[in-house]
Formats: sequence, structure tokens, C-alpha cells
Amino acid sequence: MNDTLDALDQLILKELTRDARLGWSELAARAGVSAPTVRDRVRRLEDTGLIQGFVAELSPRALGYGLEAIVRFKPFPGKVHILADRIIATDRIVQCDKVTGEDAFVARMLLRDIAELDGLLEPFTAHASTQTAIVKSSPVPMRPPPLIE
Amino acid sequence: MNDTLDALDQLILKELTRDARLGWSELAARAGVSAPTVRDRVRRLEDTGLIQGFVAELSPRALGYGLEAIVRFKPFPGKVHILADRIIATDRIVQCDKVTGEDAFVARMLLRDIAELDGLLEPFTAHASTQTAIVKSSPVPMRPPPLIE
DNA sequence: GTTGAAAGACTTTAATT
DNA sequence: AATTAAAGTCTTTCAAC
Repeated sequence: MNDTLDALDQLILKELTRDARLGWSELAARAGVSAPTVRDRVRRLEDTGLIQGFVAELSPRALGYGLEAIVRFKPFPGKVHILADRIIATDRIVQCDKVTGEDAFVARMLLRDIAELDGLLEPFTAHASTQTAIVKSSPVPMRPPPLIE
Repeated sequence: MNDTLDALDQLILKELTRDARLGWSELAARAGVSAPTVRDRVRRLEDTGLIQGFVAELSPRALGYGLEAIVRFKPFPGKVHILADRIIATDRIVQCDKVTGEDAFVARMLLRDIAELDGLLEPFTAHASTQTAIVKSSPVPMRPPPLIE
């Protein structure tokens, strides 16, 4: 699965999870090795799938989404599949997991304001009951997994 | 809050949310403008806070985390603050939101295997009751917000 | 697996439209 | 606000250790 991360790999991952646009030479300087070396390491980390990709993170608030909600969906009998399809097709849902238990899906939904909530959930009323919680703050904004071997 | 995104901004954001390491010249070619122009746009998008940062995404599975759990915490009276502190200090919790309702915190936790669950929740038993759901799949892995103005 | 050096490609600045 | 051109810098390849 993963051939143990040495100190260099760990340093590279730490830097790239902070700033994915760091150049090879800057990364090399911080790591105390040559540019071709870090480039090689990163390519290997990508090839093994440990680095899944490099992405820009956008601010929902700056985009006009004033609210986030956590919505739990409890599917009606026989509706699990169509519910999943609807969730995937709803682009205001920016994250969703299928989980054990009665509330089969847990989703994160973006709202311009609270007035939008009813309308956004309406398409799901035929397929599931929902429970909604409004996000008041995010004590742990998405952060990288601890690096273990 | 945000001075409307024109077609160029939108294209740039779309590309950078797919590959944050794209070079200016490649981005410029895809957008049909010059390199200094895209560089300028991206700088402005960063300055306005719309682009929060560029990060490498790591694979929890490739790091040896075979399971993910969604844990809901219902704090005991007077324990909200210490609970929040413990959550923040737990690096296996890679995301946590404080939400409305009885289950004041909703967290995403990484587990090497199911045997770890009890031990990881044990430190919280003095401060909250918990409800745990195991992630079976992720129909919507974290994706960018829809771009609106 | 890592390095150093050279060629080539990219980025950045500044002047211009 | 975007472009061009030039200077500087970074990246990449490859031979060597």
C-alpha cells in the first residue's frame, strides 16, 4: 500500500499541503536536496496515489454562500439509489458520505441564505426524510491526515 | 464581497480547482490570453480571498487509514469549550463543524481499523456522548462550490 | 536514489496599446 | 485591463556517482 514515508517525503508532503504551488527549486531548498530529487519524490508520491491531486481551495463565503448546512438523509424504502443520484446531481452539495445507520447519507450543502433551505431540500422530499443542522463555525476546517507509515 | 466573476475568472478557477500546479503559460493557453494576464487575475482572486489557497490532497487510504467515521458529539453541560479544544487537538479528526441542535459537533475521523474506534473516542467520554457512523462510500467527495457572482 | 550542469522552457517586469 | 518583448529564473534531462 505504501512503502513508508521517510523524512524527505514527510517534509515534501507537509510543504505541499500548505502550498501546492511551491516550485521545485524552492521545495528543494527547504528540504536541503536538489530540485530533481524533490521532483522525483513528488512524482512517485503521485504515482502511488498518496498524493491524489493539487487543488485550489475556494471560499464559499467569498462566492456568496453565507451559510453551510449539514443535512442527514434517511431514505424511504426502495429510494436509496435515486436519492444518491439526486444528491450527486445537486451541485450545492459539496460533500456527501454514505454511512451506516438509519441516516444513510450525510451531506454538506451551501446556501446563499436561510431562505434557500426549503427550496433546496424540496426535490428530496419524495425520496427521504431529512434532518438539517446549520454550521455555526468550523473548529477544524478540512486538514490533512496525520502522516503515518 | 465579490466583484462578479467574468468568463476568464471562471475558467481560471475551474482549471485551478482541477490542477493547482498548472503553470501560467499553460493556463494562459487554455484561456486564450497572455501569461501576465492570468497571473494578474489569479493574484487578484487570491487577494480578494476567493482563492483561499492551493493544497495537495492526500489519500487517507494510501496513508493506512482504512476507515472513516462521522462522529456526532453531544456535549455534557458546561463541557462545550473543553470538548472543542479536545476535538481540535485530535489530529485524527480532519474536519469538524459546530452546528445547531443537540449534537453540537459533527466530525470526520480517520481510523486505521475498526479496533481503533473505542480508544479514539475514550478521551471524549468525560465531556460528551457520541454517535458514530462508519463511512461506507463517498458519493460526493469534496468538490468546489458552484461559481456564482 | 541522488547530484550537477547545460539546454530549454517558463515567469516576470516594464513599456505600450 | 491586456499585450509584447526581454531579462531573469526555474525546470528538466542526462551523464555520473
